[in-house]
Amino acid sequence: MSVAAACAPPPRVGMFTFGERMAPPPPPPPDRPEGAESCVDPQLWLACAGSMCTVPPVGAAVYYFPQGHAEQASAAVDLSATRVPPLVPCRVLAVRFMAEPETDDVFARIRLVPLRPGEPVVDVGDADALGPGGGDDGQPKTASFAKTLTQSDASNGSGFSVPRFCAETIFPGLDYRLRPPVQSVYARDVHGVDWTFRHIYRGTPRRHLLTTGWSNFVTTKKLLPGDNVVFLRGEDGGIHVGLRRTKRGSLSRWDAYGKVQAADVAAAATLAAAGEPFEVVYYPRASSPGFCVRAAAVRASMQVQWTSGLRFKMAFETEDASRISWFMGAIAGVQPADPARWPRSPWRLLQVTWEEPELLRNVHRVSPWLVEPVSSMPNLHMPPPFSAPRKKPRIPPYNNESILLEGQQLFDTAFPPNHPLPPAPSHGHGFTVPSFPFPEYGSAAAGIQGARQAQFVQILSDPHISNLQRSLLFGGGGISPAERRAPPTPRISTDLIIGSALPSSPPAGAMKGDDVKPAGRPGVVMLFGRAILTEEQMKSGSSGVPSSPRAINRGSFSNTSDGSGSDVTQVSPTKTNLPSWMPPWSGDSSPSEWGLEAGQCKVFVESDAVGRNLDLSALGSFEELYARLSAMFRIDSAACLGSHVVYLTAAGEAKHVGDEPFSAFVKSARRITILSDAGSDNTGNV
Amino acid sequence: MSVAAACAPPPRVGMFTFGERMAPPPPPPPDRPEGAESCVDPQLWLACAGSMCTVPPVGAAVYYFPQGHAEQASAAVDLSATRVPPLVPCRVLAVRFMAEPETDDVFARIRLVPLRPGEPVVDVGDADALGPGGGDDGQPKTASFAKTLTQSDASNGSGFSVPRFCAETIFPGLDYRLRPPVQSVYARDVHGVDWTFRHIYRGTPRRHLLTTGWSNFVTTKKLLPGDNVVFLRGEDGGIHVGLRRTKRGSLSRWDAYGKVQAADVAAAATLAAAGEPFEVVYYPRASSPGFCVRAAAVRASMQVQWTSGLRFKMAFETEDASRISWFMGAIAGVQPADPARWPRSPWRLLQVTWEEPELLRNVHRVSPWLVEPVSSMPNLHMPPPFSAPRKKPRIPPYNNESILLEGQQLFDTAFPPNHPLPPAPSHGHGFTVPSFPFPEYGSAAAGIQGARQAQFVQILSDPHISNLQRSLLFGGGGISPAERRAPPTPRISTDLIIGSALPSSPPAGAMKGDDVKPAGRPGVVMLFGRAILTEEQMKSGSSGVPSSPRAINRGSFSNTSDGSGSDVTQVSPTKTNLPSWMPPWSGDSSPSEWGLEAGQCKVFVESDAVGRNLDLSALGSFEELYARLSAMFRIDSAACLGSHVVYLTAAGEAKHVGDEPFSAFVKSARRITILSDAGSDNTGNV
DNA sequence: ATGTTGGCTTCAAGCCGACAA
DNA sequence: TTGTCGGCTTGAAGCCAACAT
Repeated sequence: MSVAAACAPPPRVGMFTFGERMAPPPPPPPDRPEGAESCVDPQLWLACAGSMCTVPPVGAAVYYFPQGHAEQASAAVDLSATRVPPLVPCRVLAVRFMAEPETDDVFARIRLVPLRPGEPVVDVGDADALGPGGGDDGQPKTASFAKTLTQSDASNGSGFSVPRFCAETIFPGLDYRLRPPVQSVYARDVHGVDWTFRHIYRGTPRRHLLTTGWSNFVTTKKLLPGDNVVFLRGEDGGIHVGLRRTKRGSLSRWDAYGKVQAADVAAAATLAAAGEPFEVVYYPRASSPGFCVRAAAVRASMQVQWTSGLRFKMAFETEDASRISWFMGAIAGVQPADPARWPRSPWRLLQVTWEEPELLRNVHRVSPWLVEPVSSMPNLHMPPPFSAPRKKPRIPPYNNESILLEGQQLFDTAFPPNHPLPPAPSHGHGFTVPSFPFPEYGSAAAGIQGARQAQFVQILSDPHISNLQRSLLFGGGGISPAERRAPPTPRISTDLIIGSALPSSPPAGAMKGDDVKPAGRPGVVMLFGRAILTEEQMKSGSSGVPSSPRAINRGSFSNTSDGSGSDVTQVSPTKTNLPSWMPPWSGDSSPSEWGLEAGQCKVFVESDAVGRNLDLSALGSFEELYARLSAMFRIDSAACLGSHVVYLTAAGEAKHVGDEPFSAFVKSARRITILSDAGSDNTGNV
Repeated sequence: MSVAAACAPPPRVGMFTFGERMAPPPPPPPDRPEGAESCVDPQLWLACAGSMCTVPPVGAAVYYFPQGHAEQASAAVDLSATRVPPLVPCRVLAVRFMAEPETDDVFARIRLVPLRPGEPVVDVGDADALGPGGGDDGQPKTASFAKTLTQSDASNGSGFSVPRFCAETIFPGLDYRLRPPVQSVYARDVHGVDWTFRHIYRGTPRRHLLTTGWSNFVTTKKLLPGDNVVFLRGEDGGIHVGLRRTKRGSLSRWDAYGKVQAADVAAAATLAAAGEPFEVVYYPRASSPGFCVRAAAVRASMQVQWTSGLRFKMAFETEDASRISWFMGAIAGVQPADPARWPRSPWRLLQVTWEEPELLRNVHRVSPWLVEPVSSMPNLHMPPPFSAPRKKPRIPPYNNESILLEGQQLFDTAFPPNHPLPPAPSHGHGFTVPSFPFPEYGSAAAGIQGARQAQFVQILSDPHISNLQRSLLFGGGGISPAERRAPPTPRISTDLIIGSALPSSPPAGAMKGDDVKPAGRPGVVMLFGRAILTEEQMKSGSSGVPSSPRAINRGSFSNTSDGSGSDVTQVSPTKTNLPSWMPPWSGDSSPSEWGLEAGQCKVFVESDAVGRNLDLSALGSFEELYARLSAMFRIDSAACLGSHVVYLTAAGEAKHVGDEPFSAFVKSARRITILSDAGSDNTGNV
């Protein structure tokens, strides 16, 4: 974590709190009144499925793609006998969240019924509540944290090094008056089995550790370095623990276990073709994208005039499955993937070339709803030098977003009924988009909106990003336009939902930057920089997209976070929120209690525990502030500093420099934190 | 093990050798050229199945009893729809010896084809070679030993106390010159997995132990006290290890795992009725008798005029499955077990009452081929006092045996063809034997011979003998008459076969008395006392059946061995044999190398490592010898000594005192060993 | 002859601060 | 802040002779 990275796009932090801080030691069995039958806690399931995964909710209208279903099967599937169309409009009847008994791998059983001819392909019921957890109140009091196990974590006889953020936001509050501070943490796995860990805060410097009980967990779950462990605080305050294993190279036993069988695919396709209800098993972490795609997303994506040469971006999961990388590419052709069998299928319709072909060597064809057209824009500056293979993306222009809003309106309110299944008359196909049986609604950009139906993909490509996960975010971009339209209430606009299937729930996750800080490795970028913009901040014109030109990324366009711990949280904003980079005890004391008066301010560098005092009243402008800070901490690029400075006001509000005039800033600022890393979007706690 | 037991029936020892004494440390994978496809080593399979189990060989004619098959199913089976006859004559097409992966429980897959109407129900091919191991030469070079695990054996952190006999006859020869004597023993389980044990000879008094590796074996196999471990020396000299678990009271998971399903029974019965080939799974240790019974046995047993009041005996397995108990009973009725469904089925045709009803409370009906009529005879004397609930049986009169011989001839050579399947016309049933579709060949006693088709049964009855195994021995008695007819070659007549399905193989096993000695608990009885009689000895008139009247058994009629270790071996005699009680290195040096001349002799007491010299030429008779030895070693019961003195001649032969005249004895004897324990027949290593 | 006990040895699991990145 | 290392503690596994049966 070089300080040179300080010029990364300055992520801004919203406010939020967590549920009850103290959970009862042995969490009661969670009985959720969810509509969907669920064997695994839905929140935990989602956390394990990965940051991008969503599952269509009950009542949703989706298109079922037998082609995609077949891709999940272990063996080749011949569906020619089923006479199933390339896509079947269906209604989601039920979703069950399951987990493999042996590996804890999550999967879903999705029960579908083909829509009758003439039946409108639109969602019914509370389809916005994306399956699990997304309550009506949009206040899922859950927060989760994923960590990739280090060698130390996974080695025998050792403990688990708990990232501070995880300890402070996920685990029950620890009584630091104890010497040493220690408690038992009870975590329930996907099978409902409770595990007990000794959580202790010790060492020099102090750190959180899981000791007793951890080794047993590691051996029982057969965890290896590189596997991910997900800790989640449920709505009830109970701790849940899930796993995301890395692909075992040769251990086919793990891969093949319980996987989808070719016969299952054929049976599903046959039933689908016959209009009968059927059930599919969906492994969200398989190396193929989802094959039950929300109808709106598909339809919208097909409105785009996909043409050769069109540039686009596509979201992928980072190696630890908790963040997102955007990769840029261009359409190389528009041609059905299997012209002989399904000449009119949109599945993997697009042939693509990547700007980073080496990392996506195996990805030649993608489905339209997974990508988002972009217009060429000047690259955004990514101040920190990225370590070797890490790249960062271009960002779509803002005007795209307004288009998205339109699309949203179109689909949400004005989408007209239906279109029967039977495909349109055959026609030639080539680099022009075949006329699929979708009405011509919405604009081209509507495809992006439609892509809110996140579909998750995993790719094995370059070993450097061997476990890169690709998937699609809600709005197709880091910021959901729909969310941006959120009512202008005091509620902080938390536009981005990462790892949540709950569009109505204002997430935070990535922006809880406290934990997202890059520990040594550079990484987090635009996505997060933009994610933490508040409406207020946007209105104030403060540069959510920093313009300081630097580090053009050597022509690369993807970004990935560092592989270390990261949070994937959903936290409901409230008026009393504190940013995550506040010290843990700050929730109990207001900035005024720090004993600092107006004009007096304490300055911290994110990576340093020691603060220094600064008299703001001696300064006359933000430029002077930057110069002063630059001198205080020997930061050479003062120009980049602005976007890295966040502060707490006396009222407890978290703000970015530039959110208010300098005069107001001087009066209100009590605590300044200089974010030390570019990838880091927020961080800056003591 | 009181010395008082020293007057137990003095078993005499024949000569025999073992295969190679030293097996190559890592035994090569045993590839047997057996006819039957076998997944588990057939010898090991039989050893695990229990001392009484046999499986019909390929080519054998058997009767398949759907009723009995249904008894093996976990759930009730309704076969009324199959219209299968009560018994179906079949030919054995194939036998596969299998083992449950999880529990090592053995079972067999027996493939059968119903005989065509008119086809003679007789064995074809080498049906005498009872399935596995029984080679044409009748020389299975295998020996096995079963031990019931003690608490110490099964407790964690402890080792396995190896009975001396097992160590000396099964395990590779141990070099006692090492200090301490120690070696690695490699044993292959039913799945072909090799296990390594440290075999050490230490402690005071010295004893054989398995230490390192044993604990791992116990935990991996989930062994509990009471379970049986079977060690077997294969023909190739490799050591094999198998398990016989005791019934787990409530652990249904073990019982139900992989058991026969009702549907399987129905399917088999349907195919059988249709005359199609079918396969059955047979669990030899299930609580029901075999349902594929050799045709000759069934036919013969039906020649008996079963009438109410007829007294009979029936063989059961002892608790450790290695020995046999005979229980006496009387026919209470002759009536089909299920008159409604199978009015003419001989399955469990006999209603019986037992002379020890408390021990066989659950056994009310038996099939005719499992029992053997007896006439009342005076009890034979069982010298050692039996511990509380143990009983001993009456022994059938000898004249029975000659009858058996006749039966043997009848069935082996003169049995005429066939009788079609369709049952005879219906008729009343009651206490008279229904006329089953069997020709009237052979005498009444032929039923006993037919019972050479051992069928194994396990009964849960009184907790005191909760795991009592019932089954039937070859000749229906402790001594197989067929064996007694063995050619009067130098080959020692080893009449009894225990735990062997190989009638043509000259066994030894039980008579290796070395191990069979009652360790603290009294036990070994007539069965063994008689078993070790050689033809020669019988002719010489030495008391194979001791007549000292003692302990009349309190009016009971069953005998059981003590529950401790026991052997179930088959050892091929050769002219160069050494008795098992020879010191392990004695095979490498001839008695002449001991440097002793005629008349000079070294005397050992079995339990003592130090020998003393004795000048035999100073003695004039065996009586004097006994007196002298009695004085030398302070043995008070000189009268009993004779049967405890064995010796090695200068030619390397092992003999019992009395085998040759005293004058010859004086000249040839070079090394005398006094067996120190009553039950102990040989032993006497340094 | 061998089952059982308790002592002792040995070894690894696992807890810890130090240190470094 | 947290990954890794080596030292130390602790407890269990397991080896053993003594003793009992």
